[in-house]
Amino acid sequence: MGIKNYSFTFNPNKKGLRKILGDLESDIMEIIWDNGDITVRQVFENLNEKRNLAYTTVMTVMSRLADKGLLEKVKEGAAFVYCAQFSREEFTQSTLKKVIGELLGDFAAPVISQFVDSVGDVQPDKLEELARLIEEKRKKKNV
Amino acid sequence: MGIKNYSFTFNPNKKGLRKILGDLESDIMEIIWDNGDITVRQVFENLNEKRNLAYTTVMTVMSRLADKGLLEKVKEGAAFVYCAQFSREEFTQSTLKKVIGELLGDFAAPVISQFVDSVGDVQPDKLEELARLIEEKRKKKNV
DNA sequence: CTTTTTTTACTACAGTTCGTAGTATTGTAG
DNA sequence: CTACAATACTACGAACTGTAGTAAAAAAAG
Repeated sequence: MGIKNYSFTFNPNKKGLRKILGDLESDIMEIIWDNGDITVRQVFENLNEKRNLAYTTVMTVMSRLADKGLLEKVKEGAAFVYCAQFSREEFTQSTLKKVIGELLGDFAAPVISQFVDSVGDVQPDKLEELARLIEEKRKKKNV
Repeated sequence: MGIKNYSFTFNPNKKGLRKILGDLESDIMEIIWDNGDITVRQVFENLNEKRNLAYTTVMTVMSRLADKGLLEKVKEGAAFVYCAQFSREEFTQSTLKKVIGELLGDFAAPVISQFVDSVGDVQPDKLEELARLIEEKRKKKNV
C-alpha cells in the first residue's frame, strides 16, 4: 500500500518536485512538509501571501493529494487536518527508486553508460563517490 | 532543431518506448524503425494485421509524430512518405540523456546512491562494468 | 474528360490529469 | 436559531492521446 501504489508521471522539463507533481500540488506539499499537519485554511492563507486562489481551489487539490495517498485527512473539530503520509525524503527516494529501477529494467546498458557520462559531465566531483559506493555494493553482493 | 527540443513526459508504469510515447505512437514508431520510410497506407496495413483501426486514425497519429519532430513528411507522388528523424538508438539515447541529466541536476546525491543500489539489486552482474566505465571516465576527466 | 478511388486536411470527441472555482449542504459557534 | 466556516459535489478549460468522420483535393481508371 501507500507510496508503492502511487502512480505518477515524470516530467523532465520541470524543476525538482514539479517533475513529479503538478505546480500547485508541489507548492502545497512543500508547505505541508515545511509546516507539518495543517488545515486547508492554513494552506490557503500561506499560499495567498503570494498568489490569489479560491479557498475551494486549495481544498480540491488537497483532496486530490489525499486521493493519491500523499496526504491523509483526519477530522478534527470543524475541519480536516491533512497529514503527509511520507516525508519529502521518503517521497523523493521512493520516486527515484521507481524511476531508476524502471529505467534499468528497460534500458540497462544505455542507462548505465549514459549515467556515467552524465555524472562525469554534470558532477565530475561525484565520480569518486560513485566509485566508492560501487565498491561497497560489490563487497556486499560479492561480485 | 530536432530531438533536443522534443518535450516529453516519462511514464514509469509503461514498458520500454511506451514510457515516452503513447501506445499507438509507439507501435507506429516501431513499425517505421523496422521498415524504414513508409506511407500511412503501409503502416495502416501493418497495424491492421492485429488490430482494427481506421485509416484516418493512423494518419492522425503519424501527423502528430511529424508535428513533434519525430517524423518528417515528404510528398512523393500521391501520398506522403514519412521518414524517422532519429534512429531508435538515437531516440532512446537522447531521451535517457535528458532524463538522467535532469535527475542528476535536481537530485544529485540521492540519485547516485539509488542508482548504485538499483544496479546492484536489479543487475548485479553490471556492477563490474559500471566500475570500469567510471574508471575510464575519471581518467578522461582527471578526477 | 469524367467517374471512382485514394489521400489529405480539418474537425471532433472521449478519457485523463491538473488548475481553477462555483454552489449547495452540512456543521460549528455564538 | 442564525450566521459563518468547512465540506461535498460539480464543472470547465487546457494539454495530450486514441479514435474516427467528413469534406476536399489529387490521382487513377475508363
